[in-house]
Amino acid sequence: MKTVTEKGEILKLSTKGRYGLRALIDLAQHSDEGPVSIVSISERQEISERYLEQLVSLLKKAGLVRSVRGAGGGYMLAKKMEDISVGDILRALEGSLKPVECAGLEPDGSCAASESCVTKYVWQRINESIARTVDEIYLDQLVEESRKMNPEGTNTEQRGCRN
Amino acid sequence: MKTVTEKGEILKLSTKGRYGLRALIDLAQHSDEGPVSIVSISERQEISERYLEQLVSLLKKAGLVRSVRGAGGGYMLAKKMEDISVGDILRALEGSLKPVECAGLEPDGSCAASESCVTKYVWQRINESIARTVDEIYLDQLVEESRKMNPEGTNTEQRGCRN
DNA sequence: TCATTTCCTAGTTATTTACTAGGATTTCCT
DNA sequence: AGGAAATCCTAGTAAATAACTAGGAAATGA
Repeated sequence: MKTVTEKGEILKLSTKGRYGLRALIDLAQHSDEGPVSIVSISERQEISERYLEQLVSLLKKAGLVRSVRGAGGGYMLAKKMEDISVGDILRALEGSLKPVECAGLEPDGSCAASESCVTKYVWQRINESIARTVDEIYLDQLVEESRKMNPEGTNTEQRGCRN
Repeated sequence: MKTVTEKGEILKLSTKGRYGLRALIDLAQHSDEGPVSIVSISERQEISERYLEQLVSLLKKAGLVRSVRGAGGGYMLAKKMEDISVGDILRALEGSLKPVECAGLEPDGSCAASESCVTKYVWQRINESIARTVDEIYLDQLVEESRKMNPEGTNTEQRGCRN
């Protein structure tokens, strides 16, 4: 299942962020039925098992999910849905969300010209604006939204969606 | 002059956007002395001549600068500084600024699941927030800002800054 | 005519992305 | 005990992309 990443698009989220968010929403939606396995998410979302494994492991490392090993095991949310923001999720998956690093950090001597750096001003504002946006969307809102769109049973899910 | 792109940073602007914006600010600052040549920008900003050429050509294609060929030639702004937004500049250099494409477009049949696509909601909001931010910063503000920081003659410029 | 500039296209190298692969470990179930 | 079903962990790899480099044509002023 090779990904077709749109051409000419920069500043784009990688499949990690895109698949990972979808996976976590899926997990959240099925979290009342006990631990959710990679295989089941993989089937519903049509994302490679092995790759999903890695993404979920990032979410775990970030403390967003916890796992139960062994047969019948799987993953479950480590916090309440209303306490997990899209920012938490994307940062766990993508690293930082800053299009340009530097913007503020000098202690390590990263940018000597930082004093006279005009563009810094721009990168800072972009960073802040993205942060503000993703930090005010929470998982419970997305699950809610999703329930409204695909009311129980009408389970088309996001099959094959690359985003 | 190989670029050291910070690790672990995703959603990042490419050197096109970063160098290109710096170049255009430089150009704007020297635009009262007639056409500004690639060589001169290249020297001041320490960006490869050949590479800069390509970046500036993108800015030209987008109608932000115009050129004078031949000896003594160079580039000059095609519009007033207050009519060129950072959004115009970055879009000219980077293509679109949407971290995730799809978010809204179906006519061409891009995303079949779009109806039931929850994450679309997220990508849309991120896209909008970036757009709003970059479209409200204008070139004249940056030039002004830069004048304040590096008052005439104190020309440290952004030498060697990778952003 | 010659130096200086933009213009245009193609080639190249290094990095990064998006996976795939293999196998160890844990746990439940019979 | 033993096997199936899971997570866990590390490494490898092919394709795509980014970041340049290279070569030369065309225009223009001195």
